[in-house]
Amino acid sequence: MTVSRVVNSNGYVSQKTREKVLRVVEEMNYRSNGLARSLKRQRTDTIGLVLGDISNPYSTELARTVRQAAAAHGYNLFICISEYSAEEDIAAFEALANHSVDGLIVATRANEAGDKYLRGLVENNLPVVVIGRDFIHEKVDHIAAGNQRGGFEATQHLLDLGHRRIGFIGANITQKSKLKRLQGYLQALHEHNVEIDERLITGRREAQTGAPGYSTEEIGYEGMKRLLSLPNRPTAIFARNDFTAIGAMTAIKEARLNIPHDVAIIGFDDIPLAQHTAPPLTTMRQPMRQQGQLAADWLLRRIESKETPQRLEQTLDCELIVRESTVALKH
Amino acid sequence: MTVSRVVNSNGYVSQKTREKVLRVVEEMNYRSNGLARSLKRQRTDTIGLVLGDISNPYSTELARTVRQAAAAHGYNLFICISEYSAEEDIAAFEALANHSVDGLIVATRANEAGDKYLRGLVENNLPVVVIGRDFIHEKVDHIAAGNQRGGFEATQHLLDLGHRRIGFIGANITQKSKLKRLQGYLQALHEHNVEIDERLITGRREAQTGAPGYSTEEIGYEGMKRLLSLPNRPTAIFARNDFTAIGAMTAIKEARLNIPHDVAIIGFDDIPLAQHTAPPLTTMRQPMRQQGQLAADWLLRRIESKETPQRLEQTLDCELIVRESTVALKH
DNA sequence: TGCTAGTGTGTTATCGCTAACATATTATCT
DNA sequence: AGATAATATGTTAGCGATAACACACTAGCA
Repeated sequence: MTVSRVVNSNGYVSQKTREKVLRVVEEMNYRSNGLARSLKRQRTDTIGLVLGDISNPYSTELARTVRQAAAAHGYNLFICISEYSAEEDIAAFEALANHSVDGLIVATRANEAGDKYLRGLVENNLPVVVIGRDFIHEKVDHIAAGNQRGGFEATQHLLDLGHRRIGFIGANITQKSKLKRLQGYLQALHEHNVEIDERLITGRREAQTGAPGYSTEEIGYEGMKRLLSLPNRPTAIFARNDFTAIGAMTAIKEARLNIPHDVAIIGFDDIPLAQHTAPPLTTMRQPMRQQGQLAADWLLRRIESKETPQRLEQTLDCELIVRESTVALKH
Repeated sequence: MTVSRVVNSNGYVSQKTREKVLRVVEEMNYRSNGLARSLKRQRTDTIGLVLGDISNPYSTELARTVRQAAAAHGYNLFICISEYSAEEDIAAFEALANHSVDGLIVATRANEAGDKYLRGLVENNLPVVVIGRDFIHEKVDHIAAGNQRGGFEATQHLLDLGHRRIGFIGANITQKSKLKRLQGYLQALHEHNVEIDERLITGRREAQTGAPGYSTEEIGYEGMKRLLSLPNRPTAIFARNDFTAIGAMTAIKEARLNIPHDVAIIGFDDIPLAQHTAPPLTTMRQPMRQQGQLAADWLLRRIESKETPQRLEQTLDCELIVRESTVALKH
């Protein structure tokens, strides 16, 4: 008990005893056992973050923000990766739950088995906040970027510039019900009475094993090649994210076409690189730091409040960043 | 005890009792307490990975590989970020140690306080493997990429192409004792009897708070601008990493100079994007997956072997990937 | 029938810590 | 001096799991 008092600096300990304890601690290279401590205290001062893919600057920025916010309140952050499969999702939840994290931020894609497991944790009173995952629960706060709205505005930007044949790269039309950015694209075309041409929508052929879970340069490159080989090629491209856009730009340049005059292109996310492409990439900026900050704040609120607080939900707007890869269509 | 037997599926339990237990488990939404379990069993089946910066594809690829290897052996992976400060380093070690991870992979930069803390953990018999961190300890395996050798070969590639005024972007000369890639550069110039011009070596002006810990596009861009304004500008650039190279390329293009004919450039790391720059970037490929795989294998060996095994150490070669951003100097 | 082996369940002690309480010692005040 | 408060240390119990052991009970067999 005295040792406990010394190492935790609480309660009364005489100077002499303290020194003696510290000396012996040093000699024995004693480390207190955190498991036992947490077991007794019923908290770990640790929160967990489950990410789908850390290759994505989106995740990266999120993680950094969450870590900072957590640290500022005295919490540690453990990050788990689940590469977008249900089992890995569950494995991550389970690992973090087994270590009794005080709360969980989930930023992976929804999937049935994962949702079910997560619901079990929530109902066991584990504080949870989700980011960009369709998971509705009375005890779970929800944060998302306005992806559909963003997709709409990105497409509208191209429409406003006079484009009518606008390609979408990064998803297959079969996934349309899921991908918000694609939905925004479809909606914008619809509102402008532009007929949807499914040949202009292209994405990954099939799930590549070992590939990152998000849309890559590779997909952009190949998708663009496909679109360029069309009899009536698009004059503008909306790429699902900036990586995809960058791959598409490579394909456009290889075809000796000019960006933006032959093909205009807009990306999504505004990764740091976007301003260093040639030409600099027009894109929709996603408020990554805001999402991370909000998630951390809300989670800590849940952890530290005595009774279960009211559910919070917010969708954060994306911002159009016009650079040089888009320009008005010449007639 | 019977419940324990049911949930862990070991020992004898009658069908009837098992069903009853499972039913009640379901009803109560019972979850076993992992802390208590780990406390009793004296292991957690979890390993920790401390990364300096997850924005870097280097870290990212490492993490993915380590996670896969760990999962294959039934271990979970917790990732902690320390943005290259000693306190954060220590906070990460402490958090993971407090959760009694079975082993630790450390891939952050060396710093005195961090090393000291880490040494304490090692001497408390926590299995540790370090990647690319100068930390020598009899009980700690060591993995690194041949950064100096890589820097040497990158520079040599430029020298072989006839370049003599070769700039280095990504470090200040004052840091020279630390940065292996810069050392390789200096060594190569020295061996080819090229006089070192310190004005050709440039990096970040001062520590930017909030910026990632590694060298960025920003630094490349600004560094290149500085080099281009020199009275006798370099004909080739060795950028400390691909991001820096990409930023430098932007600056070169802005100055309406041609890559590679006016200024050749080589990067380092071979991030996925390197083949999608304009022109595609010549670079040194770092064996990231190999490093992660090796680290995981060695750590698991340490965890699972009864007595302390022999120290292992390996430096993995980098590979020159010649693309289109370098070309022989015209006379 | 009695013995053994296998099956099913319960009890105890322990992992290492700390909240809560108990007690002893010293300092402070009237 | 004696009462009170502050300081210092020790004791007990319990966090929730499980290894180890103990003890029933059942089945199979000679």
